[in-house]
Amino acid sequence: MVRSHRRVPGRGAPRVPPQAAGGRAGSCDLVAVAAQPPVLAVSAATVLGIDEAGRGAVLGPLVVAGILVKEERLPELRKLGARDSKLVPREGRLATVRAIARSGARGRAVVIPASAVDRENLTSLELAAAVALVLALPAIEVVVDTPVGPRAIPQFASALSTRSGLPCAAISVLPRADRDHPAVAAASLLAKVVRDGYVLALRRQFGDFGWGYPSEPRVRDYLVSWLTERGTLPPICRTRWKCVQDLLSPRLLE
DNA sequence: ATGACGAGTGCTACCTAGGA
DNA sequence: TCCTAGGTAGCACTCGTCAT
Repeated sequence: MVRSHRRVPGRGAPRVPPQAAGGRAGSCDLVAVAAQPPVLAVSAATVLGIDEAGRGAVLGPLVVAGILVKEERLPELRKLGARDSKLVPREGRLATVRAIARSGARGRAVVIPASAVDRENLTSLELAAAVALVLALPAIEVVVDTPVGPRAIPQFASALSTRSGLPCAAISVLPRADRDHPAVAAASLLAKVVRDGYVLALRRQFGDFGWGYPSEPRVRDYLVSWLTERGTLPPICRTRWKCVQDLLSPRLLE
């Protein structure tokens, strides 16, 4: 099967400082992180796995990552530790990602700041990021861990196909793909590692807010403290979210 | 017939506890 | 020590119901 793939000029742009993830006015919505040089041609049966990290977080960026690998090397990915990222301890993820990179896989991540999440819905942002990854890492087959409910999967796949130029038949949007597909599992790990790196950088700038998830007591304490001291929300916060709106209720601050 | 709204469903994440 | 399950948090989408 012969397919044409466009390459996006300017991909591989310099990494934007982490503070951009906070979303100051005028900052770009999608920040491409050049983890690997662009791939110029599809030379073999290749698979691009795509997954995201930070969807449920209230502080910090959403990261969507892609891992491009030759189909024949998928079993090797599994051996290197590409599996359900939730089962990989945080401290072991970086080593696993490095091992995957050494195996010849190529990776790239799109970092979406909190301000963009405030302006647009998560699904449209993830779609845009997936399109960017498909264009940057051309592959014969693309497997995406579904960011939408099962009834919306055909619509998501169709939109990805239309906007990327890749045939629908080459795109699989699958539930639990991060668990079942090695390339998606690797992408999931990369997304988490990149997000962790951004969070650590943001902590140096904005103070220790944990990992940014509402279920963390540290996150709520951080938000209450910031709000009490400054009367505003930190720029790395997704202000639309309910837990944040709840905090803005005067009663809860007493 | 049409539009608004809420419930149900399904996806993500992390943390914690318990068992192998 | 590692893995798994459960709990809690988020959002988006679809569909049924009800009012206009």
